[in-house]
Amino acid sequence: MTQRRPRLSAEEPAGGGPAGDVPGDVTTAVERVLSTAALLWSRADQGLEPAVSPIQLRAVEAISRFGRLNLGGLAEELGAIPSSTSRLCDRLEAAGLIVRESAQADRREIIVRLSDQGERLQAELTRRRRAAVGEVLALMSPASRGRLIDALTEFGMACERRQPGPSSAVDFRSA
Amino acid sequence: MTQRRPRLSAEEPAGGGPAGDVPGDVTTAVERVLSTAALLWSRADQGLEPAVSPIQLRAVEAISRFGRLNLGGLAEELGAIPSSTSRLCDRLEAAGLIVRESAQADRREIIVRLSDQGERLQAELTRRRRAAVGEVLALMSPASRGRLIDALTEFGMACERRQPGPSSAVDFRSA
DNA sequence: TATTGTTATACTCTATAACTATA
DNA sequence: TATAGTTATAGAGTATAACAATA
Repeated sequence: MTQRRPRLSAEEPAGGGPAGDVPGDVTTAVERVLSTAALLWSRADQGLEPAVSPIQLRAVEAISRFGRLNLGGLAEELGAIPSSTSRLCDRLEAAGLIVRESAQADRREIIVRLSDQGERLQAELTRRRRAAVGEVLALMSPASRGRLIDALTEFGMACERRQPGPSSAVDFRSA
Repeated sequence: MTQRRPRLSAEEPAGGGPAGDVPGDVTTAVERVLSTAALLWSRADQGLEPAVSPIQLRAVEAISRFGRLNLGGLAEELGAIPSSTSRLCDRLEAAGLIVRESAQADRREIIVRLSDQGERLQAELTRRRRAAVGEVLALMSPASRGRLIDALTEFGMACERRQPGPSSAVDFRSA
């Protein structure tokens, strides 16, 4: 029922112990900010032209990160299986967002890349997200921004120390 | 094609101007941390028992936030229309996660609430998310945590100053 | 008549299984 | 035989439109 997702480690640590000696207030505050930030991030695709479903947008972003990749690679990146991905590519191709071409080296492989229209869509999405984040940052004083960047850097390093992600470029899917 | 979502303001500001005078590095760094944090958050539903699709999980969370609400309210909360939500509730009810009962005050309304099993699922999800955030925080020194909490509080306030969300309890949908 | 929710229909998205083409 | 991708089929999730029940 649930969608497949890339496994990182052999066993899930999620069911593990409590938060150790970290005060609950801190955890709650971090959770709240994560939610707010996700809201901010996810709304950047509102009103994109042409309107693209969240799933298709995710595929466009994945392809954009790699430039060119084969269908199996895209499937893995999306946490889906090849057959689903093939169908998704059917729709993306019909929408004019991607191009499929067979590889010269191994003619079994299908190389997927963004069309010009796909590139424009991706650029616009990136632009909007940066603008949204920038708007919030602009409301903070330079000193606050400095503290934020330091704190977030530490937090990010701790995240990656705990769990080195496959491709960290996750998109906050739409709320 | 895209899913409907609650509109916050009459006009989208996303297409607006650049990030003002905020250095691009800061914006990029914030983006990167947001992505990492989203990954962390979204993986908390891995291996939940029973396995529930991201969509259904989102509905469970929404219902949990309100305790009881009518179908239209749930639809609005999910950014969907009543007909889709009605179908979703069919599946949630079949899965034993929710209960539908007609309201006494107005017999047109259908009140939706979590079943005991739904409550347990929601509690487990919350527990896992807190554990995941807590694990990362535990890797930071108390001083770092203090700086983080201050910085995130400022950032969160700036977010809400820019755009007061409807229900800020957004879930980072699965990566 | 207006509101609340459901049903009918059609499309996207996904998975499992069977298939084709290439290596 | 093994690998890369597609097609067949089925179910979840969604929207538009038509409908029933209640106010």
